[in-house]
Order: sequence, then structure tokens, then C-alpha cells
Amino acid sequence: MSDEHRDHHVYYHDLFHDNQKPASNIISGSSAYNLQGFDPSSYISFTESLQAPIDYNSLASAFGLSPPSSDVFSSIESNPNYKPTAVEVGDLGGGGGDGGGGGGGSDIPVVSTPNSSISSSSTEIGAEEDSGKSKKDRQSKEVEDGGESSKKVGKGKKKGEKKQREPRFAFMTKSEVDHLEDGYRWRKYGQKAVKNSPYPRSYYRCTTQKCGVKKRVERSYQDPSVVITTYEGQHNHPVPATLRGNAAGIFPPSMFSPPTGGVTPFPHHQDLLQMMNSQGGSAGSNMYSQQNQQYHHHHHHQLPDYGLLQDIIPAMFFKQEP
DNA sequence: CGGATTTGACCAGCGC
DNA sequence: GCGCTGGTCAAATCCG
Repeated sequence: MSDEHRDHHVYYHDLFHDNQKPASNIISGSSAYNLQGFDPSSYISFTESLQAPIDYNSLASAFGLSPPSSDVFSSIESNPNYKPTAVEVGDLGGGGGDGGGGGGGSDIPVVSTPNSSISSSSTEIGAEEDSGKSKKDRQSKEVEDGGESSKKVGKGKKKGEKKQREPRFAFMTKSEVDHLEDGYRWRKYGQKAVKNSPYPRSYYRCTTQKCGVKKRVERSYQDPSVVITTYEGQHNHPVPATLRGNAAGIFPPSMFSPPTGGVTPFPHHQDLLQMMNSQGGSAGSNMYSQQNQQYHHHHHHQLPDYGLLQDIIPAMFFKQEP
């Protein structure tokens, strides 16, 4: 196991350097352990992450989070673009009244903790994304062999066309349900076991045609109560009305504006970004090491909510500008 | 019966 | 160059 652990660390490290994408934030911290499958290098910057779906403001206030480092949240809350009314944690499910019992638990997302207090810590794991080197060509092969072997994953044929990865946005949430309701319709298209974790990672795709947004969900093996959700891409359509007002407001259409622009509509991004930088302005590498040590020494065992936040927030934005 | 989920196979990139 | 890993496909299955 130690082997693997090490591997992961190294892996990340390499990616950072390998990607040599000087700009942008890098994720790290305890979350890194959970995000091993994600390419830190492909996360979008915090700036962009603000376009993200979840309303931090609501989450933070609704959950009554006020950790020492709540500055972050405060700032976000002050963002006029976020309407407090938009999303209430309750809307996510907990308040909905499903109480969780529910049943199936598969379709209805309920964000609530067994302790009756909904504590959800959301944080962005920002970073940038590819470009440095187009690596993901993904499948561009053909499939037409006379039915030999079993199945082939070949599909469309594209020549030399590289499929560049779209910006990603990840966040962690304390929740019993893996798949949080966000207002959109998703179809699960895969599930893989996560190394070093007893919890699998699920892959979803937006069912709306033409919308190539993807999402993956996995539970932290460190804190089973924490769910890591990663969105990739941006919706180009409004949230389906099928979902009762429930989550409709979570993902305001404006948040997922067309990729055309490429510019973020939020004026406060800079401020936030700066704040982040100053807070977690420590060196990346150091931060990383620190995390490791901390990890090994403390062995982990449930981290308190606040502790988690504290740990992650500064750690995640330890970016370094050239 | 239709659509979503499950699940094993396949593929591309990266590490060693 | 081989092997591992993450990510995706798609046939089979499940469920409303």
C-alpha cells in the first residue's frame, strides 16, 4: 500500500511539472488523495470555477459553516452574482423532505448527515487544464472488424483530431448520497474501482443531446461522508424543468454559459482569486510535503468538518504564479 | 416497452 | 516495450 500511496504522490507531482502549465491553481491537500483519478492539471482555475454550479454562498450559510478560514466563504457570499435565494441546501434534498429515508437512495439525492445536521463543506479544486500537451486523443479508432473478438470500443472516426479536455470543476461535499441533485439529468455510463479506495467512481453524462457535459462522482475513502464531484464541460441548455423546482435553481443557466466567450462573467473573480492566492500562497511543493507528513503521522480518522475545510482551502489554492 | 443502469471489455496515456 | 490505470463503450439487465 505504501507503494501505491507513494505512487500517487509522485504521480501528481509529475503531472504538475509535466504539465508545466505555469498559470493556474493547483489542487492538493487531503483532497488529493481522493482525487487521485483526476488530473490536477486539468482542473479549471478558481476563477472559472466560480461558474460552477453549486452555490457556495448558500451552502456555506445554510450549513452554518464558519470555520476560521471562512473568509473564503464570506467573500464568495458577498458576490452579488450569487443569490442567496437560489439554492438552499435543503433544496439539495435534505430539506426537500425526503429525509433520506428514502428509499432508493439512488435517484433522490439527499444531502444530510446522520447527525441531523447537514454539514456540507464545499470547496473548489481549481486548476487549469490541458493544453500544454494534447494528450487525450481518446478513442478515434474504427470498428468494423468482422466481429471477431468480443467488443471493441471503437467509435466514430476522426482523423488526427484531438479531443481536448474541457475545463473541470471539482468540489467536495459531505453527503450520504453519492450523486447530488443538481437539476440536470444524468445518465451513468460507467463505474470504476478507485485505487486505494473501497468506493467506486461513477461516470455520468448529461442526457441532453448536444450537451457533452460529464460528471464523475466518488466518495472519499478517507472520509466516507465526503463526496467528491467533478464536472467537466459546460451545459448549453437550461436545466430541465422536470426536476421540480427543487434543484432547478442550483444550476442557473447563466452559470453554464456557452463556451464561446471563454470569459467569465463574474467581476469578482479577480478579487477572490487574489485572496486565495494570498491565503494559500505558500509554495506548492512544500504544501504537498506537508500534507503527506500530516497524513502519515495522524493516520487520519475522521476529520472534523472544519478541520477538513481548513485543510483543503488553503491547500488547494497554493498555486504559484510564474 | 422504453429508458436508465450494470458490468465486462477495450483503449490511450503514462510509468517503469 | 510492457504493464498499469483511468476513462469509455455497449450489450445485457433492471426498473418504472
